[in-house]
Amino acid sequence: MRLKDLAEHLGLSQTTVSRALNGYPEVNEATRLRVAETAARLGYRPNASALRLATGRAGAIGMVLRASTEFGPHSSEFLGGVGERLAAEEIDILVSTVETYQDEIAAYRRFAASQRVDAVILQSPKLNDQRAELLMDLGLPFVLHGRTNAARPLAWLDIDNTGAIERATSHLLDLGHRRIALLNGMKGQTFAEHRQLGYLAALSARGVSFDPALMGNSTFTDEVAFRLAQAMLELRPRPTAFLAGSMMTALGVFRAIRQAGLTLGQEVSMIAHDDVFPYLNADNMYPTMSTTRSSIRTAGVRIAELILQILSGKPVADIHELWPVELVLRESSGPVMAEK
Amino acid sequence: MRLKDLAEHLGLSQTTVSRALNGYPEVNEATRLRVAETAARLGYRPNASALRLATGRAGAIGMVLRASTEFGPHSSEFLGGVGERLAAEEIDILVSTVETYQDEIAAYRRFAASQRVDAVILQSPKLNDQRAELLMDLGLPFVLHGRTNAARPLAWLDIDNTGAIERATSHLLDLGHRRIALLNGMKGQTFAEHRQLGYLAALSARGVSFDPALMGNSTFTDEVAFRLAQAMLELRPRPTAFLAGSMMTALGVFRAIRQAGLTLGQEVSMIAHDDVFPYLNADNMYPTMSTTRSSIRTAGVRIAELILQILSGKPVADIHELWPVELVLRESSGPVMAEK
DNA sequence: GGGATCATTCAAAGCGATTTCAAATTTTTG
DNA sequence: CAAAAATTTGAAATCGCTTTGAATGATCCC
Repeated sequence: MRLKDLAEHLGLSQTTVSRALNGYPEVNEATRLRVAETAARLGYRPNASALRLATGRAGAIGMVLRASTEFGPHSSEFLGGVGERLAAEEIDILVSTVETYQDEIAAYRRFAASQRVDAVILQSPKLNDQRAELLMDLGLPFVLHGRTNAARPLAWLDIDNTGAIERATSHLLDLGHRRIALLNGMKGQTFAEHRQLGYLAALSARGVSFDPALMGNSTFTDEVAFRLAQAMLELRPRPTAFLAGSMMTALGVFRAIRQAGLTLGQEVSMIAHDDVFPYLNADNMYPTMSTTRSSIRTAGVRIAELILQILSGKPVADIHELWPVELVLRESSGPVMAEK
Repeated sequence: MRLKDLAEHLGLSQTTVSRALNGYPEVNEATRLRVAETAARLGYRPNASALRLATGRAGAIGMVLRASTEFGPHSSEFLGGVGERLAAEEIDILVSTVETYQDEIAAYRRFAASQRVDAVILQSPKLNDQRAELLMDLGLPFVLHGRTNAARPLAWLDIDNTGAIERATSHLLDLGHRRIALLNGMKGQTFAEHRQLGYLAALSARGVSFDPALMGNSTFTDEVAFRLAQAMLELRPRPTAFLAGSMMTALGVFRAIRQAGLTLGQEVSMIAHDDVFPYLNADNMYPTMSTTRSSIRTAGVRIAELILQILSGKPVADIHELWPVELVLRESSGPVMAEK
């Protein structure tokens, strides 16, 4: 069922039918109704490729995911948010999975040269991110999820990682904790650096000295967190509180605490960062988990919205959003206890 | 940089350039080289929309993901496998996220009518799956990840869920367990029904009667599994072994076992199904986890391959793959112990 | 009643690739 | 050496849509 067929069926020209369907004003209301009704009845939908060729818009946005590191609960949840918003506009999400950094760069070049996507979303930036520079060089519009240092203006949305960790750390200090472990992301990642800043700021505000042994940099998985926490709990004096980088990290730390014969929320406290996964609820845990909370799904929805704004002409220099992070106190964090 | 520009730059016609780049035989080897070199140097890539319109191929395959239920570690890992194979062919993955079942149906119709994709991958089938029927009606090629009852032939790849659970159950029975809990997926899902068949078959082969209180049907999340296992452990006599539907489920069960003051691998055994996530390794757990194992990522790679075969004309009736599942015994499963 | 205005409609020219069919050139053959 | 065959190139049609510019009737105004 092509436009031509539909037009013949209606005894109209392609022009009129196209206009009727796309809501142009210069078409008689009666014919518009007739066209719309017939199109719906016959299940007509414009051929995506033809439409894109004619309009010059790709009707898709791209996301490149590094299979080894970036796939996981965070990406899926974020993608869900992006999709939710874009589905309404009939814009597709093109997912390209790559193994290496080189592949990722190549993928962006492909996107740009073949005009396969109108824009991309860039995730997990480093402080100095080559990919962002490349995208600007290529003139491929993008929104950065996170922040990076760049000379040229770019559109970004980030959560206030520094502020979140600073508040969480300060709160633990208020409760009397002095040995507070930070399970952070990999060095070089902007968010990890920002969290470290918040952590250090809170410590130094109270004159508590920083102990490198209490900071871990790793991916956010149950397993790695378990090992790091296990090692830290063998230190003497051991940490009395943990700042877990993600809910997966929190699960690992939790196991290590149990393993060490300690009780979370009593002998050890923990505040975890919660990106809000539907299947991992801080309120349902036992004990319930204190968290710094910011929905990564909601961020996805908003970033999709920002992409749409860019595509309709809004200057990227005007697009910067720094989201505050909630601190939600529950049972896993409490006053420091004298060591057994 | 359009084909036209490239052709002018070379002093050749579009025809010749197009042929040279696409490897047609009727072009002089010297010119082909010159064209290839120049194209590479100038970074020319055909416009995706134009190419698709001209060839009639969409150059993309579609996946519709139900945000609420299907997003998560399983999908991401599977998607990684699919992408790995398809990237080599310059075929994109179009991800459409939907909320409801109705939306999902609508998404397939959109795919078909707008010719946005050449084929789709259908996941998480039910025993009688309307979506499969719809796709066959629409004539949209697809590979089913799993199985379903359908009158018409369709391409599928599935793992031997029945056999896997039957072997795991038999093994636990061999170890003397008689109260074996099964944490299964949602009723109606083919894989869950198949697992139940294997479970029941193993039980009845030993004359052990089935206790419905020992079977749970739920999504595979840490939290839900925790609650189900917690409730089951309060039964008297309590289960001495668990079959966990996924590694996330296993984590929840593990927490419940700890919580009940029991030790995994001693007072309680567990065998979990392991889809092989890079960040959740059965060997790294404590105790190490006995599993029925089958890589969902590898399945993704293979399904992508099958899609390519279908697109190059292989009849779907010839595409059926049933993959065996390994049983890997580790520390979490052992002989039944007398109850304390 | 006739020229100007307005509301509708349509034919045809893109969009950027592939592909058919024909033409030009070179090579082979008798 | 001329005719036939093979090799190499190009002009133009095509894919299915949007959009420009022109045309047709209907309506208005004096």
